[in-house]
Amino acid sequence: MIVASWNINSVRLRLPLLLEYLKARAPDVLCLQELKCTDEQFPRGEIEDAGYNALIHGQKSWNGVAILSKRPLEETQRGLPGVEDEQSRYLEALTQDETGKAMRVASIYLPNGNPAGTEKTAYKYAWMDRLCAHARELLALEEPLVLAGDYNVIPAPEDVRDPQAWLGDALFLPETRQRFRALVNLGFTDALRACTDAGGLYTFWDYQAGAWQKNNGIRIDHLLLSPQAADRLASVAIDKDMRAKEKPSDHVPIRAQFRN
DNA sequence: ATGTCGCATTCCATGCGA
Repeated sequence: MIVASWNINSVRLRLPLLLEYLKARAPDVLCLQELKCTDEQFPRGEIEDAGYNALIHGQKSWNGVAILSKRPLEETQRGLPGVEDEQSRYLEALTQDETGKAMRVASIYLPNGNPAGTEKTAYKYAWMDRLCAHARELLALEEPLVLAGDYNVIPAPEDVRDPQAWLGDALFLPETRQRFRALVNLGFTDALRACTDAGGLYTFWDYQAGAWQKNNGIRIDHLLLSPQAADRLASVAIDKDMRAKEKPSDHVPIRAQFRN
């Protein structure tokens, strides 16, 4: 079974690329972030014609997350539990692998938090704390689970081409990284790091300043696995080729393969 | 080198968020 995650930066603008990706990689599940559209504006028909069910938590203009699956989706959570969040950043569902075994997936668009030291940073930290609390509950279920998404967190210096340049950024601040570690330390496995220690593996390159041409990237899109999912992990890939396409997203998909 | 996008609107120019 393949579970992938992609911050698509406008699903309407990126629809041709999305359909190309679904055909090329045929993920069983694809978690999307930054839809930048409402549920009504989501191109559901085209996605269904491509062979996918779609669960959508949209929002006008900004944010928005979705889960696509080849098999039925049963929504288990829309928005993190607790405080009502006007920003659409969390969606969770139960689906199945090709043999019918249950797999729980969440599509996460964690707040950016910049500029550092503002109320946006405070919102990011509070959101991470809420995610951590919910993730703890999910782990207690002891089932295969993938928390997939754009975490807006650079976990370590080897995950950024130029660490010095990001020292004061909300994606790389010690408080941000500490919270990410706290989440992982509940018992999750960072899927990519289970497969390699190599640095220079990035999922985002800014549109500005020729970042892609200079490979000035960061690793901020992550697949966190429960023990029951980690035990089945076979491989992880970053679909870097998607950044070289016409009209690319600034993020590329990350994709994990699981054994049955 | 803050050098780009995508969205929205008091709408074809500008502000916001990333």
